[in-house]
Amino acid sequence: MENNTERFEKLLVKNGLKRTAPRLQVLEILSGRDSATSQPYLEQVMGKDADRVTLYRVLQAFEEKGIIHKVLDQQGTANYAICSDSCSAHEHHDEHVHFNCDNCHKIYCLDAVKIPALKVPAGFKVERLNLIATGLCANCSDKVN
Amino acid sequence: MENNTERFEKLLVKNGLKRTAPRLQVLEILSGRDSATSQPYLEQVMGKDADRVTLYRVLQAFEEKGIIHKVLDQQGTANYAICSDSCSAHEHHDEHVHFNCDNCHKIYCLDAVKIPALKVPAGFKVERLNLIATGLCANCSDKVN
DNA sequence: ATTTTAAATGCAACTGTATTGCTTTTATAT
DNA sequence: ATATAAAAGCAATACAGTTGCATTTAAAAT
Repeated sequence: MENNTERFEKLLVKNGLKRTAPRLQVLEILSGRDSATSQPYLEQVMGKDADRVTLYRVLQAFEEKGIIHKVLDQQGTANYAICSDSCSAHEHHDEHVHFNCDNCHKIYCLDAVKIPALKVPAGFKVERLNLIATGLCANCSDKVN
Repeated sequence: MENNTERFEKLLVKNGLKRTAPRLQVLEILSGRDSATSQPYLEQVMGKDADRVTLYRVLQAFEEKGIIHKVLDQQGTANYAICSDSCSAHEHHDEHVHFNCDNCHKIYCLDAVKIPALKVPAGFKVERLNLIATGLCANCSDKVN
């Protein structure tokens, strides 16, 4: 059984990215969370370990390689989550649903839920679907009641 | 048959909003378009007829009253469209699909398309659904082929 | 018609997100 | 150990959006 760091190093190499501290750190943070992570939160956690610009570039590189994917929440804030194995560079298996909790504001990737086919008006060609459900997550609906 | 301006004045009064130049202008612009309109575009068209801040406040007031609704496009940019009659203050009939064209970047409200019910994991309580499809709109898929 | 006033606008300043150009550092290949 | 391409760091800038406050104005009250 290999540890996280080893796994992440392999992941970077596989994607032709150098093994650097900021990149490993971002992967550590994202993998330790059960929901998508907002850019502001990442920035805060990284603190002065990495420059803001570096963080942006790390996230951008990861997104291009299909290591993570970006989800915009209801306010337009960028959130990032590690892609499941079915994701690959430029070929995101993007059709999964995201759930944005009104209470804790977490964004969950509901990989299991698939978006039903859609009937669109004649002429429209659908390439990708992006479905965000808002409401209360399992955790918060427990607490509230 | 009444003209636009009369209609818009009634709409404002009905919602307890004063009949002001910036508000009428925003309604004119939005009603003359077949797709949602981005904040930057609105700002540009309004030019110095109204302050940036005023535009933001007009849009916010309209949204609260259910006169318009906001859609974020793939980049997180705010776009606004006049609500159909089924919308009302704080009770948006939001379940309709938006279509974001990759080519012309227009956002169409597909009022006719309804979002199919969704099976989510136990505990999650879905309040609202927000589905954005991206691809080519009828216009652009014509031109491309 | 005038006055009143609550609402809306305009202006200035500011916050936060994101980007670009350029220099320095560093991971990796030689 | 060295070379080099990639990445990080830094400074400056662009842009979206917000807040506080003074001024103006639409509409109600007189």
